[in-house]
Amino acid sequence: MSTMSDVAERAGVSLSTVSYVLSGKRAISEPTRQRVLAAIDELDFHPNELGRALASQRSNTIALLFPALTRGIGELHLEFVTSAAESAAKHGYSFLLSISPDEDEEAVRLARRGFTDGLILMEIKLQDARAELLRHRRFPFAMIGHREDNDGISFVDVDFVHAAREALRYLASLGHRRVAFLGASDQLMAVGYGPAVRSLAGFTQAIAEFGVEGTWHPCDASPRAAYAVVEELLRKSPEVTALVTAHHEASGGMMQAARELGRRIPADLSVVAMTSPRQAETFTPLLTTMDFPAAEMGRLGAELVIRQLETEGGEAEPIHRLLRAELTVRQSSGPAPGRR
Amino acid sequence: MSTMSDVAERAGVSLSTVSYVLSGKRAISEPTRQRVLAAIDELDFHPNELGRALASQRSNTIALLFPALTRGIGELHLEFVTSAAESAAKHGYSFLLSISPDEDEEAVRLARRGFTDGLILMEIKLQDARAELLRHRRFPFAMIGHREDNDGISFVDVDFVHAAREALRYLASLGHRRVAFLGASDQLMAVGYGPAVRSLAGFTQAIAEFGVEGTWHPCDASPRAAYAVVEELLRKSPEVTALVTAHHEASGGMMQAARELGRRIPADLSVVAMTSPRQAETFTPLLTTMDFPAAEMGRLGAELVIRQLETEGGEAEPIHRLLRAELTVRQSSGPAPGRR
DNA sequence: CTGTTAGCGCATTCAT
DNA sequence: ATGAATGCGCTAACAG
Repeated sequence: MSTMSDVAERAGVSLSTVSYVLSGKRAISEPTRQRVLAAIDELDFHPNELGRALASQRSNTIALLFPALTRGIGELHLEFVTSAAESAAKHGYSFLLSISPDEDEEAVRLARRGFTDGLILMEIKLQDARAELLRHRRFPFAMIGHREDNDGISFVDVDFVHAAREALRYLASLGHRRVAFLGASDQLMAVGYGPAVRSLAGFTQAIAEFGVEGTWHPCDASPRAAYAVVEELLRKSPEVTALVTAHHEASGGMMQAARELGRRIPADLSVVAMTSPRQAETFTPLLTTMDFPAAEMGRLGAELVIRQLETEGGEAEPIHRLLRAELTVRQSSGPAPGRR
Repeated sequence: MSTMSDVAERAGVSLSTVSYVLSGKRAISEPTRQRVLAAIDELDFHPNELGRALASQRSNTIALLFPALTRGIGELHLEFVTSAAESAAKHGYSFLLSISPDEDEEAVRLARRGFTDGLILMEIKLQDARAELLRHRRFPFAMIGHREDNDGISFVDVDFVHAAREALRYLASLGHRRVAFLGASDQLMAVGYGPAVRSLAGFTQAIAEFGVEGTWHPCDASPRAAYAVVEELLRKSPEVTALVTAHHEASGGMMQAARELGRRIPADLSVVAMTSPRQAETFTPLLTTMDFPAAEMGRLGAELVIRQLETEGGEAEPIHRLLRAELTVRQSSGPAPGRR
């Protein structure tokens, strides 16, 4: 591995000249430039980024704190991660994926390590502690999700209140009067996980607004859990004609239960799932979904941090982006059974 | 951010003493030790890892080159990535996820950047060029997957020849005489993607060995593609009673096609999917699967690199691990329809 | 336009 | 058992 001194020596110039040729931060005469470039080429020199990072106090790396809360739960996570990583790469940043049981501590650790310029947080709670810690240290970060108080913080999120309402509006318009919602587990609700709390809020608003009778069913994001919940709810309340689920990962178990109870989808039971477009296509039967722009969220998450890093003074004004999930009818549910 | 000099000054010792207290690489008298530790505590000092990395020539970071070949295709990737990252963290390493359209170049770039101590490669081709490049530079790496020539390289992989054979053996034992295999796309086959080539080999061996008639159907790993392939194949060859698919991501489209042609699973059509246990549970109906130990592969991938990094001399003898996928019958397929 | 020099934060060798 | 000094590879201020 050759270093800048090697190049300097070979080109017969000083170390700093080589550095400036590389960075372009000061004018270099064309002949010198060429000699330096030739030397770089001959030695197959590539700058050591550790040295650069230490000297410039910038690592050109951003990190994503991967969720412990709902970890590994589904393909949505993959979409966030890869699109954030891709976006980072596109902007010339390396992408660190950080996994730790204790997220609060890990956030702080990353912030002071020196290896990371900025952070992306996901699985945000209403009173997320990590955000406080980082803000206090004035460490650049952005959130995929949002808190109750987002002063001075950039974020991108899906509007869950809206998504839940639109799902209910759609079902109400088909004539359904009795709807069940497979929502977040009690545990997620208890820690104030944003999507959990907000979809419940949207659901509550919606049943009043659209005059349907709706029940909320906490449920883990697993096929087994969904199977159990749906099985019990259809047995106890056979008058339910429509299901909304926040757990796309659970749709398998859901449909299994419905079928075993003799309900056909969509003939006897309408289902709306909240998920990403990619994931939606893998279901059988094709479901009506509220599609999350997962890839865009990952991309924006990265861009929001990078934007701060590249704003002089480090005080870019925060951007709040609340995206809307789009209702996609893949296979017509037809009117509610009771209305046929 | 306080530095080691700050600590040294505060404790009234030299810089190197602080360093040695931290590393434990030479004996320190208890009183001095305590003074240093106190100073560290009072200043809330945490070593800057960039400085450490530059001085010690070790970044304590490993990177995973995320596949461009079959990118983002499914949950299997998420399992590899998260379990590798988790394993890295457990061993005290940071985890860099690298995404680049040109993987060969990216591998080399990572190798010389100085930011990364070792690399995990996945989506390995029979003649994978990245492996050659890295081996040539004597840069530590391990593979999830394996090449034709694996001299001196550590890897973990699933035995795809075996998996394909076991799937066929199972179906043959149920009495199926006419089996179709949804295999890798022609493109993957053409580039010599390991799992593609090897599952075809296993399939070919198996039809001879078990005396069944089998047809191979190249197919993209998407629900749409699978739908089209299955639709055509069941139409043209209605005598097919069993399907094996290498594309768990495609099962939705597959089943949709089967149902539209009036085939019920498993009554009229047996299906065996090659996938991870986690993913297997999300299917409806529950399928018989060849389960990949996805999490273990990710974990081992990380451990194999780390093992090399932590072997003195850097020349750990290579480890080759060929894991077996396990047949899991989740819902009995019953005998072949023709035999009922 | 170019060279010299002083760090960045830490590890480590050489002294004592 | 401890301190002083050097260097990892590079950036950037300072000096001409």
